[in-house]
Amino acid sequence: MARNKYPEETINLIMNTAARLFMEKGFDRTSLQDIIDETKLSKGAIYHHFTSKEDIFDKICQRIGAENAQRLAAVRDDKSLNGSEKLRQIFRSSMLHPNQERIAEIIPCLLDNPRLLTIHIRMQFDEVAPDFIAPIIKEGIADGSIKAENPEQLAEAIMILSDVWLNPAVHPVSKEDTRRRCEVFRSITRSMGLDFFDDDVVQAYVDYSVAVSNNQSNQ
Amino acid sequence: MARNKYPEETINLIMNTAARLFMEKGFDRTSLQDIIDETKLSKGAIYHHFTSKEDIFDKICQRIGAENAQRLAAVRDDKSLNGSEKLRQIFRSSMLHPNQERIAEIIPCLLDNPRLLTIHIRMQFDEVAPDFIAPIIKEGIADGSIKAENPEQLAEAIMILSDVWLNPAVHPVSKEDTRRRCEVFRSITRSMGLDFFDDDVVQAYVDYSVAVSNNQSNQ
DNA sequence: ACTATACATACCGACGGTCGGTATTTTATT
DNA sequence: AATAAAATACCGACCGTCGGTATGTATAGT
Repeated sequence: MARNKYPEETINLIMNTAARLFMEKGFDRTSLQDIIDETKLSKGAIYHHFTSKEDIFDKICQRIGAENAQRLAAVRDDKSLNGSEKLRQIFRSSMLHPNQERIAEIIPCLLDNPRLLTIHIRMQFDEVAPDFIAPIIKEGIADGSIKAENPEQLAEAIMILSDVWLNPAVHPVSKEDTRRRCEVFRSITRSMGLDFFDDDVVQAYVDYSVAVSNNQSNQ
Repeated sequence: MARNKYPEETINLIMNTAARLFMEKGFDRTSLQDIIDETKLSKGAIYHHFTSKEDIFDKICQRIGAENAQRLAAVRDDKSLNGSEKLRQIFRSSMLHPNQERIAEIIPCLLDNPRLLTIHIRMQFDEVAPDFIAPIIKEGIADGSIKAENPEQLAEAIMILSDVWLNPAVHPVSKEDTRRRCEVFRSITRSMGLDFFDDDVVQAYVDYSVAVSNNQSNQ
């Protein structure tokens, strides 16, 4: 292959291929040679667009983070919903993607992917909780749909619980235990003045969990 | 040097040195050569006692896990305490070690140590919650000192919150925010029928957090 | 003396990363 | 519009380091 007129295609090819491999095999067990083989590019091409293997990983995470932020911002800035409704919408939309099944197929066990899990957790602390959840909780307090204190810390707690504990990609359990987890999560959030985790969302969580853990046990 | 009369000394030397390096620099950025240089041993010596670099890491984690399990089991099996008192004792003892300051000096930022963080989280799910916290909660329900449902799931939630969210080694924040986190954690646990997180424990947590984050900012 | 153990040393392939070179596109100049 | 110059896209040989192995050697226990 010779020089590409549209280098962004090459960059996307590298990022998409690497993202898939990092998910499938983990960062450490994915070699540059793997990426070279699958993209049919040369080492030089990759190092022309990226400074290191780590750099590829970082840029992939940035892209995912940006997509996520966009989705969350759309809800946060939706003026037709009050605070409580926004929270419900966020939790609903996190599982009711149009391509939910596809995602469930791809997602790896995060406890076997230390780097992915760590980035995921960091994102909750550094972006999701302070930039999206906390402002929404504050808005809910202001508009009367939420009764709570310490919105920043509450936002952190909710995101750690939902995205680490409840997350089926981290530590999947049986359908019944997933239900019990949801029940505990619901009473925690209710007792903190939040009432967004309704039956619909619970059911979506359970279905999603079953899909993910079915798929992971096939791998 | 030739054959050693007491090979366990060599094993301990390797494990202690590697543990320190893994803490300081992380697993990936610690090479076998680093361990060789610091122990003044040869590669053959290390591979005589361990099958791989990963094996060294695993055995270190096993050792830490065993120490932890021993500490937790001592409280769990203490017949002079009821369930609620046992929980309080566990949270108290996790910070009031005799060598608390030393530990605070050594502990790395776990978000920069993906492997350590992941092992840590896995341990909560696979051992701490089911083998220690859940049984204690059940005992507390039986002896009337705790009013709660779904003890297994509640145990998981508490450990994820305390050992990931509240853990200053994961994502340290200011003293005031640490207090607010503790306040939220306290109201969560209280609302779930648990009343172990008292002023003493909060103060210990705050002091511990300050010690850890002071030290991490010096690194 | 013999054997099993505790190391040391030499070596291997794979890895991430660098570098000089080449082909192609874009830009500046006329 | 033609062309020269510069910037970009990509190639592949090469390097040092890595984790891991095979083999050699000295000593402690029998």
